[in-house]
Amino acid sequence: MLSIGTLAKRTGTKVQTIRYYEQIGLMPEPGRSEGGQRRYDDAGLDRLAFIRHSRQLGFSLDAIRELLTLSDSPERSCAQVDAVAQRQLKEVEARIARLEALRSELHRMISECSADRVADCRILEVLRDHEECLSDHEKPHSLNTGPGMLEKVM
Amino acid sequence: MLSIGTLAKRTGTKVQTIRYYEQIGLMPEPGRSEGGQRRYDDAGLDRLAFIRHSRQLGFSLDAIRELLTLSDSPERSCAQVDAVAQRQLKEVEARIARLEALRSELHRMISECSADRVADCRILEVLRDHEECLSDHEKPHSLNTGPGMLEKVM
DNA sequence: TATAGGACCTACAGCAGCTATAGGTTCAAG
DNA sequence: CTTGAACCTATAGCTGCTGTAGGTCCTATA
Repeated sequence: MLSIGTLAKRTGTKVQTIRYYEQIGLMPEPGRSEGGQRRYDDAGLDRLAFIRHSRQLGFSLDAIRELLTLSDSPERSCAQVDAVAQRQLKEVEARIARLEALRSELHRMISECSADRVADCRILEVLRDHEECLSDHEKPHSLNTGPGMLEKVM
Repeated sequence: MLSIGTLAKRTGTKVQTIRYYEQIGLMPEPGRSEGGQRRYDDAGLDRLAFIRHSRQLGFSLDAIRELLTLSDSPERSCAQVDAVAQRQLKEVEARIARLEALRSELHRMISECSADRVADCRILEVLRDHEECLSDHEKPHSLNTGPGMLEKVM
């Protein structure tokens, strides 16, 4: 039986994080010692390792919840598992594309600036005036589509 | 003079977001109408446009605060502006690198799975067992370096 | 067996960067 | 003058943790 601290060390997780996972129902409530301290078995260790590894691959806690539920019915088709992973891949790819657009915009902005004084700084000019941008990130004047028009970028 | 709603529309910002920026001191307190409603002038519009555009390029609110302060002294050297932008570029590049590692890991995982049943699903196996990973994302068993071992990935 | 001091407990506040709600007031078009 | 959209403040919520305070337990050593 493992204490929470040992479990934390073994999985590279903070103790509070484990308690947090329990709180939100991602980790089941473990047994307790006489004095009321948490005691984990191998199942707990495996589950936490699964969660942490999934997090490292960028899955959200909700996606992980889904994966954990799916993996509890071994006879089911794994098509849904596939779908979750595909969705994650798509999200990662979308994010990469967005960041690459940012990168080139930033790069261009920086390379254009050869001023000494803030007054002539191209970087600030570009930031002030959207029209100087080449990329297609939303122009303020266009009516924006849907909620959260400034979608997560970093 | 613009109402907050008009300003919001013109810059593609939510009304609450503008009030939030005011609350954290990023936007100055504007004048008010007789009845106490916010009224903005062109300076406010410009400032908000600057903030929003910088956000679209991924700058943090703190970085934006810095840029705004710098742009207030036009005679200064723009080296610091350059530094802020460079830092941002570096961050974007680091993020891209990290996401590309994730992408290939996810891709490999997905392509390896040809199972029907959850019981044999490679995706779940990989998630369960870190050793199956090729990439260098932190192994749980290695003592991790510094705080926040699971650094922002998405 | 006593004790010291680490590891554990709960509960709650805080981070970024917003977004949403409730319950009330003001503005402007008709 | 009325009506209803837009505004106001205040507060809570989102994700995924992290940190703190103030207290209890466990275990190695003397």
